[in-house]
Amino acid sequence: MTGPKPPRAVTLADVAKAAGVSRSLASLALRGEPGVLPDKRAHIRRVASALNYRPNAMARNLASAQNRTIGVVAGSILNPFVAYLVQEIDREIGRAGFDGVLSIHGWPDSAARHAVEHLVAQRVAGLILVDAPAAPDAIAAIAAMVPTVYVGRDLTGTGVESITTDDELGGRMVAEHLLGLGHKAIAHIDGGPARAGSDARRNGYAGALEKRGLSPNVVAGEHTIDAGARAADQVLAQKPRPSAIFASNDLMAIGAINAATKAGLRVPEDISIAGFDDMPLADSETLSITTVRQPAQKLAAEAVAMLLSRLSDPGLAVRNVLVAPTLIARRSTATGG
Amino acid sequence: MTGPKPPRAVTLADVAKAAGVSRSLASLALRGEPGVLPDKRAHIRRVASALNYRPNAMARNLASAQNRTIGVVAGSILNPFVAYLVQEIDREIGRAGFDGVLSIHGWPDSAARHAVEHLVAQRVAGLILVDAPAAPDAIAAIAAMVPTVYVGRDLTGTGVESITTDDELGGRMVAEHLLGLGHKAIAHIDGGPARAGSDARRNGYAGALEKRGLSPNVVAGEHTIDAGARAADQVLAQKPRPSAIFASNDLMAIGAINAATKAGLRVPEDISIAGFDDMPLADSETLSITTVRQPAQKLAAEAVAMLLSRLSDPGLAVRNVLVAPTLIARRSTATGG
DNA sequence: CTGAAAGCGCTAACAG
DNA sequence: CTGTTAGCGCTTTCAG
Repeated sequence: MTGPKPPRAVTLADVAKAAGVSRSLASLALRGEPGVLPDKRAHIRRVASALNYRPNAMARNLASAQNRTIGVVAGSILNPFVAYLVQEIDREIGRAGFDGVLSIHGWPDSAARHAVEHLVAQRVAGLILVDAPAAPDAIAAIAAMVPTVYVGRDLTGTGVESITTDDELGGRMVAEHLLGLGHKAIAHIDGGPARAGSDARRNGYAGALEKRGLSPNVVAGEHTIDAGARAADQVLAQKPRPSAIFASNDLMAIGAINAATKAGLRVPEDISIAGFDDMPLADSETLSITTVRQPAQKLAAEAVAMLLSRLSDPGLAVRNVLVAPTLIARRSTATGG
Repeated sequence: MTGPKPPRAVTLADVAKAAGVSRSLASLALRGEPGVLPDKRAHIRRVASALNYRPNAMARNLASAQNRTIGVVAGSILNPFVAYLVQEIDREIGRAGFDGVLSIHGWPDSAARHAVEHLVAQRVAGLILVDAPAAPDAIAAIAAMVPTVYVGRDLTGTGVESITTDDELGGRMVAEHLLGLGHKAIAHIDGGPARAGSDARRNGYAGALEKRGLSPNVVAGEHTIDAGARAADQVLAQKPRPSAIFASNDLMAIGAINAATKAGLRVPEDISIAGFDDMPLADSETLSITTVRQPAQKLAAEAVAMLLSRLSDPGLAVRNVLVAPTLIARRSTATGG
């Protein structure tokens, strides 16, 4: 009965007893709060680590009604750009003295909801949503529960704070780049409804074409390599065949390049292909995709800063930030038309 | 003083009061425990959702001394193979009825430790380490705190459970593939010390060469594109120049392809290049990397199964699983030598 | 089947 | 500067 039968975890009380002090003193000492004699503190610390004491964050957060954890929710990290963005956000959170936890879900709306519920139940201090639930009102519902910043789409008008690249401008830049190279028949393969910035990119493209009196040529797709390839197949089957394709993101552009190559076409000699994101890998020699660079580090830093400022001042006005992208011309596009 | 000044979160007590029942009953009802009259339960549920009640997971876990969360710790998700693996692990965790939280760290050993400490403080039920802290004793220290499964290296002998692809076999397969194509001068660019399976891959390669009386040619590197390119530059500068390069992973292979292309060589006509992992993208037309496929889904499923079985039976013997890889021949390698 | 009482591990006022 | 007293929100015996 006295033997260490149930190897119960060592608690603050154990440390206090072993150190011969009260629990509150031990608490203060271990947290580094002022008002504890240096040697006592050292002693308590020593005892704690000797006992292999691990503070229980749940108890701590419960008692203090505080939580230095920020949740990051992403639909998928299979897109290298998203992975990069998420990683930068996480790093930024750490830099601010918070702990970041990432939660992935596979997009079934229920899964996204579940991920968020879990984080809310955990009472995270805030949430950063990346490329997440499509419906604006679902997002608004989340934001009503916990301070939230959405990254990757402009949520102006929904009352939810957001930061994103100026996708419309980016779309226009690609279209103008292609037009400048002499292309007239420029197709766009779309990223799908309500998915990160797709609509805006398409609009930018369409606007630029219309301004030159050309009519947009949009084929539906999704933000994956396979979908990009399928959509490109459709474009390549058009007669006359467009001389350029603007894909809604780099993954789709890779799919389009694959499709074109399989069809016996050379890129960019026979057809120019451009993407969006400037994901890691986009610059590799064999891919060398012309694309629009989203400033991931800046997006990450700003997103975290926005969330933190909201945490310290909940009354702050909702901001919807747009950051400017940059066109990166590489070897997947060339003169043509 | 009576106004809803501090918008305190609604608690179980609030729900119980509003529903006119005791807290314990409300608790049982909301959790779906048996022994509550169906209509009462329905009523309580209705009240709860009307009040927008969100259970506090911390209080819950604290009181019940249980936690259905499993932590996944990875060094980086910039490697698409790791991202894929992590995502599969997460999905598998969800499938088992647990919640997965992912924690990334940038490898500074301190960061890895911090990530783990956070999860331990959170009292997660278990940990899955992917491509994480290098030192086996650091891993053992973690495993001593919480049930742990390591994915990506064979930890036999350390007392820590692990599952990984048979990297040595994989290395041998690549070497033999290249030898079979007629190559004699085959260089290996290494993944760096103690990084996921690098040593084993190198050993497999070296063994295969030595068996044919050829001497290994290893250049140091790291598991990134840039490091792969730099290491490849060194290989390309050798006289005579090797006719094939086996890179420790696909990212390095891309770097090597970039380097070769920049040096004016054609792949595979002038030089064959193979990788390891079969990451997403490795099969795209323009890359088409010959590689060794790690069965990510299988690794993920097994890793989670191992952890769960350990959770339900802590006394289980430690297992160190090796799964067989598959050589995937693509167009980055060809006859030569 | 239901409600009252005790406590999870910790922090946060308080008096000494 | 130190120890004592209350809870944080929830689950869990344990009588009714």
